[in-house]
Amino acid sequence: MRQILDRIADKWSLLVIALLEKRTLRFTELRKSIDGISQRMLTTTLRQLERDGLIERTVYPVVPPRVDYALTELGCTLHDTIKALVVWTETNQAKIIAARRRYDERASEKLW
Amino acid sequence: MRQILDRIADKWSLLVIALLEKRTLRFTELRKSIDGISQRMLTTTLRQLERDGLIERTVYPVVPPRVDYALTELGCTLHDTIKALVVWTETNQAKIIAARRRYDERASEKLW
DNA sequence: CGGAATCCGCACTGATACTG
DNA sequence: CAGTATCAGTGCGGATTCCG
Repeated sequence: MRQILDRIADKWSLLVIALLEKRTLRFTELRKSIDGISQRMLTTTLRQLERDGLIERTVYPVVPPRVDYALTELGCTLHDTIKALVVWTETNQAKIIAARRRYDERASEKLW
Repeated sequence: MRQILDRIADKWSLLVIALLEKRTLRFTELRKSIDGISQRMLTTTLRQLERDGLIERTVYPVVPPRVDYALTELGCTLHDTIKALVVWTETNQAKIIAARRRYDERASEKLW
């Protein structure tokens, strides 16, 4: 249970699912869309999500290779709750940044 | 933005917020409730959540010391979306476990 | 009781090189 | 293009100790 929550709460997994909700994407498209992710981590993340039945991997036997990633039905149901989390973050990020500033200021005052 | 999402999507943070929604808890109560968390990680997690203005830390000047942790108003609004995530996990964990089994079986077949 | 501080291992991650 | 394989480093997190 917590094992599942850990996987889902992974930073890269959230982003991949958020991106795939809009449409099917190829490997390179995902890599370009997610700033800062390495090829290795993208591969690892996609494999885990595929293993959990959240995304579907389609390989086209062409040259050059083409692999599409899409949300499964299960993945779509997850996306709804993830989106709520993203929306909350967008809505409240100003408050959080302000709270951090207050906290850090109080902390630095106590040094004197 | 992603920095905030990372903090919130942290495995320990999710659990702490989920627990504090029911009622205010003391440090030791949290540690007992969250199986597998070390004292260090609980302290770190609580500090970060406090810094972000999601929980409130109340110190009572008594002996032995007593420290209460409670959700702030901002933390309460976050809890709603987190709860959706937890509920989703509970609802679908059977499907995920089944998907993993299928995936692993297919993988082991391909070794022959 | 509720921490802070220190040490330390290793798992995660990135970088690189290679392949079908 | 979409990976796999290998290796190196580093930072997270556990264990321990000490303190108000």
